[in-house]
Amino acid sequence: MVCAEPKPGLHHLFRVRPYDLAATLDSGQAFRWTQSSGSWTGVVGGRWVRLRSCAEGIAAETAAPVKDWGWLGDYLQVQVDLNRVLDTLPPHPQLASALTQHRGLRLLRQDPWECLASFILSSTKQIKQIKQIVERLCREHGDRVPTPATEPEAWSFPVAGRVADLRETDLRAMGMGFRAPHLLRAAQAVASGSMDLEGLKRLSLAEARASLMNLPGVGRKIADCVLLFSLGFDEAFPVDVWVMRALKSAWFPNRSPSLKELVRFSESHFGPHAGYAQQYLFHQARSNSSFPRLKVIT
DNA sequence: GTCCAGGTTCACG
DNA sequence: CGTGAACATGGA
Repeated sequence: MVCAEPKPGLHHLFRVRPYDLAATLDSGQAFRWTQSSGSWTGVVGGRWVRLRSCAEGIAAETAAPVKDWGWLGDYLQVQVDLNRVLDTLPPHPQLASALTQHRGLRLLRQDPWECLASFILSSTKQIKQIKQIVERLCREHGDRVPTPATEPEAWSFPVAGRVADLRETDLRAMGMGFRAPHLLRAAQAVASGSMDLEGLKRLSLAEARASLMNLPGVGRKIADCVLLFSLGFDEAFPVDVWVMRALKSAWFPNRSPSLKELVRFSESHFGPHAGYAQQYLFHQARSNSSFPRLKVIT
């Protein structure tokens, strides 16, 4: 695939491998990427971005000139030596199969507020619905961001202060249901500074997790998503229904451990980059069974 | 119409 | 400490 770079400042090539862009952007960690004719469009750091994977790595395109592409490289985690990270995971047939099948799937480094808000909205919702509700929140309360003339409009994710100024009824009107008060409280906490998301990076995993779990509507699973997908805690290991099934079938085929036991198991079994194992297991579980897009017609 | 979705919380035994 | 139900909404 060719990665031509006609307009200086609007294009950049990240030389990185392996990188499975589709798996990474569509594996349920971020909710704002859409695929169209082989490329992916989204909004990162208030900028419209289009990404395409090519032989050398990832070709990026923006709508406005960019001098320093660090913000995007950081988001995409292109500096991570993925093979070395994956080498630290314990050997196990099912996990090895996931690593082989989807090698190149990476963890992103998202904006903590966007990540927290998105996962507060995620509870007992299908990924498709999460994408819809997040997009609606952006469209109604985010800011327009510049896009190429031929592209559809795009909006930034609304800052916490913007959401904090809304009322619960406004949020419920967007279809958030019982999650509405949770999102509002989180927005107020972040906007007021009583919840310092960036500051959590300086705490231990347990301390940062406990802090997040003080927010209403944020339990262990959502806290771990935020820790793993936005704050750089590679050891965080969110256990949702999919990961629970994967753990049971691969490590406990003859009985049905409780969620608590599985969480305890995950804490001691996968090592310092446990979150990568989690993401591969999650993605494989969804791809193999009922990933709607990939459902095989037999 | 029924079941379930990248959960959390609270009441009850 | 473990289990079960409520919580809103919409896709499959």
